[in-house]
Amino acid sequence: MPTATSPPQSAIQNHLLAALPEDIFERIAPHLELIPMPLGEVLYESGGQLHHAYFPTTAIVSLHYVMENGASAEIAGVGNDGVVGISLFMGGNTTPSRATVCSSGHAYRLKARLMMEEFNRAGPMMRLMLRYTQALITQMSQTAVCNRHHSMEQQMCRWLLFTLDRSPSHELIMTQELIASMLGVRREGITETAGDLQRAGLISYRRGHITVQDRAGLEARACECYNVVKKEFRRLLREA
Amino acid sequence: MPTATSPPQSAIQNHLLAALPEDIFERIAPHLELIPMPLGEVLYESGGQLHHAYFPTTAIVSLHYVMENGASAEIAGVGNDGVVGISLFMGGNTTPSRATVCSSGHAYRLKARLMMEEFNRAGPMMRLMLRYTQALITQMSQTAVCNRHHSMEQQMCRWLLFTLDRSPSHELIMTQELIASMLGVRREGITETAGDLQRAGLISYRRGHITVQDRAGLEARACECYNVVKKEFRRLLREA
DNA sequence: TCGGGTATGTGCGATATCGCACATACCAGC
DNA sequence: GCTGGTATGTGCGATATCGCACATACCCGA
Repeated sequence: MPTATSPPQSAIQNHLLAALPEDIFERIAPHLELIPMPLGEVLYESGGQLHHAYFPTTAIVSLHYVMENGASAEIAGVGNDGVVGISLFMGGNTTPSRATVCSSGHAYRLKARLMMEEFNRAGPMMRLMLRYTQALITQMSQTAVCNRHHSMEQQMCRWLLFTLDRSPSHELIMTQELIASMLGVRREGITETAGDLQRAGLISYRRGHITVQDRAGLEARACECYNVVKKEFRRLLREA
Repeated sequence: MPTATSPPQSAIQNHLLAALPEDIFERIAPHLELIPMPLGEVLYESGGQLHHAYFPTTAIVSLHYVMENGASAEIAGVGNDGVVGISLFMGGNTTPSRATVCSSGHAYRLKARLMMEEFNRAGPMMRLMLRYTQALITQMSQTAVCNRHHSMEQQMCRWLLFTLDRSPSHELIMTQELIASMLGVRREGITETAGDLQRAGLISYRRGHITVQDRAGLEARACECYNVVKKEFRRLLREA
């Protein structure tokens, strides 16, 4: 732990850090910095240099692509089940996507050099990061398929469920505008869909807050993508 | 080279094999089998075991996902610039997607065990495979964004260009039905779009054959996704 | 408590794609 | 040269989402 005063999160709250063998965790622990991740912060820009790897505890980060005309779409989300900055060890050092904080919270960060050093030992850290990358690939693939074939309501339910899984509470702090930009759809469409879900008793919301009332109901309205990705994460990372 | 009689392709036709340092290439070369890849062959099924890694020379392989209701969509394509079977070394051994041959030709294949052995040396083969995986991730991400925001015509042009880049000639052997299933759209939509492109003089076609007449014209009608992915492949794999 | 900025609600025509039905045309193989 | 199976062409109503315009309502902070 980097600080003497106990932080509001422990590194164990990030599943990847928790899954590391003790000796490796103790080697990197002194270098883990717990930092606040305010809503909207840009962790890296398309093509930009990465200086740290981020292991979210309570924050949620969105990897998305912004097109020439300004429209954008989320490619994948990263919460306490993952790490931001895989291109550090995959070799390219940058990616054409952007990473921003879409739900504020905290994360542990690790300097790029240290991350790469540990990865290059070609031991458990490397194997864990590669398995996680494989899970992330599944998430991205499923996003592609989902964007092609599933309705806005299905996609919104899927997105809420993923976000819920990575959140400490049942209340999500986010505007409909934010959700729309994540899914790459119109804000008005989200307003309508959210209204439907609220009338059905699945969620309730007020200005910038969404509370999930009926998780099973959301799962029933979500597309298969939610479960495919969730199962694959469990399969690949159950080593923990 | 595995055979004494010179095969129609040389391993050098696969860019990844060509990019390997000589000593490593010579170590695996005796184990590379040149095999024919007939149209429609399934290299692996969702969740199925992988017995080989495939390095296409003239064949093109499509990674796609088939949904519960039977609809499907391509996630990424692999040609002589890549390898099929990254989950072998990423750790999961399987993926929820399917790989099928969408343009017949040949590929070199390498037994899973040998692939993993070489990867686990944590040397140039590992670094090359990881860089390729990073490029593949870009392709998948861009597919997700493209599915969300770009028109069928833009997507068809993008797809034709990628296929052309991986083909030995300007004539592609494929039906409109096939293209439709790759893009996850209706066959009739492809018929209409193909008609437009032919009237514009960009392509010409007949029953199962498409010939590209004006590559620059296709590029002009394709979305930015084509160039983003192409540049990223070049950046990551220019080491060759 | 009161305002102002922002989040949400609603309506409506435009558009792209879908789903289905069926017509036509090609060409491989007899 | 036929012919059957398959690939391609075409039409049309249904649907989902978009793009825009504007109304309303919330809640934060002065």
